[in-house]
Amino acid sequence: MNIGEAARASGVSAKMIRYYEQSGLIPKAGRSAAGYRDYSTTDVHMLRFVRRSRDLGFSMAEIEELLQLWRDRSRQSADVKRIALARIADLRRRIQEMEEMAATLEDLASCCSGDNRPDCPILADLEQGEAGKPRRSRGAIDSAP
Amino acid sequence: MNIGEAARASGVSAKMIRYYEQSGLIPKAGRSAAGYRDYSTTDVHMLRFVRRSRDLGFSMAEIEELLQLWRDRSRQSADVKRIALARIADLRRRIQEMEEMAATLEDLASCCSGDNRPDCPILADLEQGEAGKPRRSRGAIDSAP
DNA sequence: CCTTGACCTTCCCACGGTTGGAAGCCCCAC
DNA sequence: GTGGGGCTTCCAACCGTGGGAAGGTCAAGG
Repeated sequence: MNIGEAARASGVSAKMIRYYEQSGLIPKAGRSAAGYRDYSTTDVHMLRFVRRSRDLGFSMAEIEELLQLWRDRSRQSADVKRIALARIADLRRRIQEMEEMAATLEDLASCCSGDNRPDCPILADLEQGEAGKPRRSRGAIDSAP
Repeated sequence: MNIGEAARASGVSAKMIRYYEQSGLIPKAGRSAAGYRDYSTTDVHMLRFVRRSRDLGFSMAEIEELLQLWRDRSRQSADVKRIALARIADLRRRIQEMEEMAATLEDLASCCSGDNRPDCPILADLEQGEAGKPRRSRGAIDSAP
């Protein structure tokens, strides 16, 4: 099966399949005589595993670990659970931070008359704001292309 | 004041100040005879504004808009409120997605015995998982360096 | 047989935002 | 005058994804 077909079957774009291979996340695919990558249904299975993992927010490093465990028949479920729990804790922490941001912004917005006057408590806060804790990029999901 | 001093006073690293200047977010700083960038207390104020905005999760594009409004004495508070509300909606959406991820993972983890047996419902789900909605990177805040 | 169009290959570039390093000049205290 | 820290610029990296160029290949239809 060609890369395009594997992409459609797995839900991982051809671009990303090549990237995952190139970065060592997945093994190098076999090649046809013409140099085309060739995929089996097992490979598609693996790609779906990767996609589902990304959908759940695992990082590439975590997925690498999960893939190893997936292939290892003697794995221990505790190992997998550990990764999942770490991911949950991470999610909870990020959610907490974003909740705080949203709450602060809501406070500010509720104090803002939102009319055509130049006074604006939001700008006033941004100007003053002690800030100092979270810092860093917003990132995250970016769900709408 | 030198860039280092301005960085300490504003909480924005010297690296980032140069980057913000280079990318046009903030105006080019004046230079001393030796070519050093020179900052006034007003500049520090502006840098703090930028930092506080980033702490609240605004993107550079949004901060650019907010800075313009900040400088514009005839601005209308409605414009600022609009940006803040959009940001809040965005946060709520991301939080929602992350909540769903966490809930799914918690379901899986609670089904997982977490012992030294090889059976693992988490891997089983990743293998099968229909997936298909959110996709995309985890990103987000990244608060602990 | 040859053309056409869909596919594949590799390679480079872009985005967000931030950090790191190297090479070279400058300034201040000792 | 000298050492160590500041400053300057430039270049590269992180993660994950998409876009596109330039060229090779496959299958169908004329």
